[in-house]
Amino acid sequence: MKLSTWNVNSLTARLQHVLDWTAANPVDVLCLQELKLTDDKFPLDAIRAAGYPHCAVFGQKTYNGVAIMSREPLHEIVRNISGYADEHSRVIAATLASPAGELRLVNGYFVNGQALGTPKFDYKMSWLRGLRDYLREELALHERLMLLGDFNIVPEDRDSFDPEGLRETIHHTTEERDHFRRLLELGLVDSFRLFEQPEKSYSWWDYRMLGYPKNRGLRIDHILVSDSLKLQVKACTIDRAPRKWEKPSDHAPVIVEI
DNA sequence: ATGACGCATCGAATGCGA
Repeated sequence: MKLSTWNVNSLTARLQHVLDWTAANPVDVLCLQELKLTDDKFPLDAIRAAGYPHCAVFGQKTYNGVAIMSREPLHEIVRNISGYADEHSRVIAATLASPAGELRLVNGYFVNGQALGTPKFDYKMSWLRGLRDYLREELALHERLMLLGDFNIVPEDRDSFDPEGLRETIHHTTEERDHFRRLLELGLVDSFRLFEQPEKSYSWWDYRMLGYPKNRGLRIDHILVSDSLKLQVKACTIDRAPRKWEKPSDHAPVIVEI
């Protein structure tokens, strides 16, 4: 079974890429972030026709918006972080059957945070605390849980093209990395690092300044799995192929196999 | 260098992303 996550930077602008990518990579689940559209504009028909009849959508106009596309039925769909009031559509959770048993998925578009010392950074910190409290409860209810999405956090120096130059700047701050580590301490593991990976593996590249051709990227899209799932993970990869297509998203999909 | 590039917005200049 293959599950994946992809920040598409507008589903309207990227629908054809989603259809092309799933045709070439017939994953069982695709978690989307940054839909930038309302629920009524979600292209259900096209996505159903592509082999994903089960969709859980939490959209928003202009910004944010997340969804889970699935070949198999989704249950217990929850929008937003329970216990944390948020005006943004950033989190959607659902349960589905997997070979290992019932699997809880939490799909998140984490706050960007702009810069240390700004109100947006404070929002990021409080949002991350809310997410952690929520996940603690979810993990108590669901032994097999997967947290997928655009974390907007570079976990370690090796996940950045310029860890020295960008030290303590957004995505690289100690505060953000502490939050990432605290998520792991809840009983989650970064599935990408369960395997040997090529050096300079990234999931996002700036549109500007030839970011992708120069591989000036960051690894900020992650798939964390709960400890009881750890032994079942067979692979985790980043697919850079769609970043080379015309009018690409600035993010690449991440895929996990269990 | 607060810009570049791309997307969205009642329509052009601006907010936002990372």
